[in-house]
Amino acid sequence: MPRKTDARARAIAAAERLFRIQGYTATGLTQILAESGAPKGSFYFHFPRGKTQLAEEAIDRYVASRMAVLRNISADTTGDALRFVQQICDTFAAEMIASDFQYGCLMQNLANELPALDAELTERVARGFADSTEIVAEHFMTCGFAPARASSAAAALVAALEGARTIARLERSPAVFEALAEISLQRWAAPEGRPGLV
Amino acid sequence: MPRKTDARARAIAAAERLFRIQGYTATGLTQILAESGAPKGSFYFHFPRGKTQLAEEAIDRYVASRMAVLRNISADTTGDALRFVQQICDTFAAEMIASDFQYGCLMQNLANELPALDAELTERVARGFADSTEIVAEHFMTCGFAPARASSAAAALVAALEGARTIARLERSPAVFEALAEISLQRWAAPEGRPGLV
DNA sequence: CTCCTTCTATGGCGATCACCATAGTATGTC
DNA sequence: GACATACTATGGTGATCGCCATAGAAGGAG
Repeated sequence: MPRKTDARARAIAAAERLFRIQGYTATGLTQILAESGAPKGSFYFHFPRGKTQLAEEAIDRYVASRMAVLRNISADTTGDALRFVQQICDTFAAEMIASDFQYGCLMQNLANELPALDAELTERVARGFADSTEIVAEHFMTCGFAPARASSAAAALVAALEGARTIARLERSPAVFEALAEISLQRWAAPEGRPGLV
Repeated sequence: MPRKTDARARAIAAAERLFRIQGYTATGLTQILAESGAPKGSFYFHFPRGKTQLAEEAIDRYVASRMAVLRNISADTTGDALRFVQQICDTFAAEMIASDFQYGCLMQNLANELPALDAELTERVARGFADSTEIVAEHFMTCGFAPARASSAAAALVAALEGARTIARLERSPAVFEALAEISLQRWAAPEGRPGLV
């Protein structure tokens, strides 16, 4: 029983895009279906639990791709915390520029509308953050950070990246990411006792 | 021609509260008026430009109080960047706990729904961030930071605080703020060339 | 008293919301 | 041919959205 159309996948992709730009509540099903070209008639065939299910699948997709990006950068900068942070900032900034500063982070957008979400969806968002943070923490540990410090640095970095995205959207400029990278280069990501590059 | 009731002020306060918890689009006028006890009939008398105007006044209120908080902390920790950062983290974390992790940042919530906002409102949000950042940057400068580094550190800190709020809401825990304070204490907020406390 | 301002009550505008019931088409397998 | 699965079209549900027109109550100023 193979799929015959890609209407389902297109709906998920459109939902991810629009949720990132406008937020969850502000994005109507009508708009999602119109943008994706998916037919209206089959929506509840593909997503019996409605908008909630659509959001769940959208965030699964988003989290997976985000973690893949982080893992790639981690592999590219093994043992080097400074380059790791720098490259994350660069990548995030490049994404923002590529979307003309329209895209926010899906996890963040959903997190800021918590009362509109059910428990299942909330849990997925929370786990998305936890998993991302753990990838970063693990990288820091392979750089010689003590476990506690690796966790703290990872949590702080993930938080900073989220906030930077918000501000970059407003300013329509990647300057915040550059500031973040600069500060991290000088002090933040340096392993204990070892001076930074500057 | 003095005001006779406080219905207007109560509506603004309720709007600020609900926008922080639920976001802009997810909060209806009906809910705002119900919660504030303000009568429905007089809404467009007090706010002729409707929901937009209400949001503008709410954010003015929010930004003013936020800047007051930052200025107070700055005055309490003159010349001491480490204690400044630490106290900001403490204060923000305490706010979160006090609201049982329900309140987000109004500026951030609005920034994540940009397409729903008109230009005027967007501009106010952007200025709120810019002004907050400048207060932080000025404090860092009085701590002996070079101007460029003070600006970078301020931008990074403001971004990190925003992200921390989002994550703290999800985790229902102030742990992120503690991580942020810890990392800053060790490396971040230290003036050039001077080692951190730890 | 009249007049004006400040504020509120009521009711409804058109539009959109998420959701769903019903029916029908297309493409398989047997 | 029969039959099932995969998918879509249509149309409408009740509820809620922001907004507004009309009317009137309350109170001070002249």
